[in-house]
Parts: sequence; C-alpha cells; structure tokens
Amino acid sequence: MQIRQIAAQQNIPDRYLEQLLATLRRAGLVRSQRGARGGYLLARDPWKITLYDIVSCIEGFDTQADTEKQPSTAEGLVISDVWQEVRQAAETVLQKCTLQDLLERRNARQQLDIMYYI
Amino acid sequence: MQIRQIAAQQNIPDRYLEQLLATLRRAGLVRSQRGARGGYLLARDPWKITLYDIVSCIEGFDTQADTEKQPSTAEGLVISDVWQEVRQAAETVLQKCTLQDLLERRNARQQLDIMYYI
DNA sequence: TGCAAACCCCAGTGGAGAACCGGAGTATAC
DNA sequence: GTATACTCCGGTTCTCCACTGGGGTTTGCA
Repeated sequence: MQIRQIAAQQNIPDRYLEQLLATLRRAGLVRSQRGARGGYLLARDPWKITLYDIVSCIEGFDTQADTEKQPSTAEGLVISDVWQEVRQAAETVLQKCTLQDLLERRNARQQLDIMYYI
Repeated sequence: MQIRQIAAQQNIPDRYLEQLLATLRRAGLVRSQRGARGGYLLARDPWKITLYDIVSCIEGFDTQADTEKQPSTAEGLVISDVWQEVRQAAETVLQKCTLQDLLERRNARQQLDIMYYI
C-alpha cells in the first residue's frame, strides 16, 4: 500500500506517517518499494508480527531508562523493580497480540455490527 | 513525618512534594497535622494501601481517555480494546503491591547489601 | 529521455502535561 | 504571640510527542 492511501484511510497526516513507516522499515518490520507505483508492504506474515514489535520499535523501549537516573538508594531500586514488573506485564500482553489477531478481531466486530444493523 | 524530612531523604523539592501530598490528602490516602510539630501520616495501615491507589490518584487514570477521541472505526475500537487490556494488566500488578510489600522488599534488599558488604 | 509519483532524510515548530517555584494566607503546638 | 508547619493558587520552565516543511533520491511509464 502507498502512504497516501493509508493516511487517507486512517486519517493521519501523510508526512507524519512517512516517518513512522521509515522507523518501521529501519527495524525490518516493513519493506518499501521506491519510485512511481511504489509503496509499503509487511516484511513478514501478519501472524509473525506482534504489537510488541511495533510499539517497542517506534517508541524506543529503553528497558533501563529509569534505572540510570535513580540515585540507587534502597528505595529507588525497589521502585525500579516494581516498575519493571509493570512494564513486563504490559509487554507480555503486547507480545501475545499479532497483527493477524487484530485483523480477526476487527472482522468479528464488523460481523457483529452487521447483525445489529439487521 | 514532615515534608522537609521526606524531601531531604528522597531528594525532591519540598514545594513540589507539598503539592503531591495535598493530592494524596484530598484522595484520603494520608492525613495531615497542621501547626508546629505537624506533618503527614498514612490514613490507613501500610498493607491496606496499594500502589494502584497512589498512582491512580496523583496521575488521574481516565479509564476512557483514548476512547473519546477515536473516530470509532472498527480498527480504532479494536486498538482501544487492546490498550485497555494492557492497562488492565499493569493495574493488576499495581493493585497487588502494597506499601507493606515495598517496605519488606527494601528491608530484604538492605540485608542483602549488608551481607555483600561483609 | 523526461517527468511525475513515490519514498527518503533532517531540521524545526507547537501544544499539552509534568515538574517546579513563589507568595500570601491559615491553623496549631509551644 | 509567635514560629512552624500546612494550604491555596498562579505562573514558569522543561520535555516529549504529533506534526510540518524543504530539500533530496529512486523508479515506473509515456
């Protein structure tokens, strides 16, 4: 798909989407075809890409981001540990969720909507 | 304890800490004693206060914060759902963690440090 | 071959929210 | 009565994210 199409469908400024896709490309999640009739395509199958891959890529997940600036008191270290657990819990949720899952969920929801409409 | 003591120990500007404590007080998590020899104390026992109480109080957890601005497309709703799951996972971790737990962890860590020091 | 359409890179802007002062006021132990 | 604490409120940075702009380079196609 081309940036313009995605931007129009999802209502995102195309210049901004361009940056996001460039980041995803550098992380090897999508591939790009330059030139006229170019565009983007997924680098892997939809069930082999998790939300964790995407999120950790565009929002650079420094696992130790807060550890560095803590004065390493006993309290600070304990707090860091808990935050680490929270982050871990969130990450496992994202890791279990693939693009394929999202797609299926969307289709299921659309089916539901149609039934309600009838 | 008095604001000054906490601020000095944790290396936080006292005027800022004052605001945070005021928020906690309004949420009923701490009580305050005014006047000379005044200060703050926990409103409940340490094992009856969870990290979730604290975090959701000072950083007002709008459960539906992102739902309102999504154009409610099928995609947007699915994304909201996943985010809701992530948030839920993080919250359960915080809900399981009481101040008493943190205290015990800190003490355990301090014991460890002493042993290493020997 | 020319050119338009697409991707590519980099630098900067704007706004929202968190972190952080400052001043003036009020309650209370001593 | 007074010093010491909390209390309220407004303003000031500071940082991060969403977003914009102006240049490229690559490539399909007439």
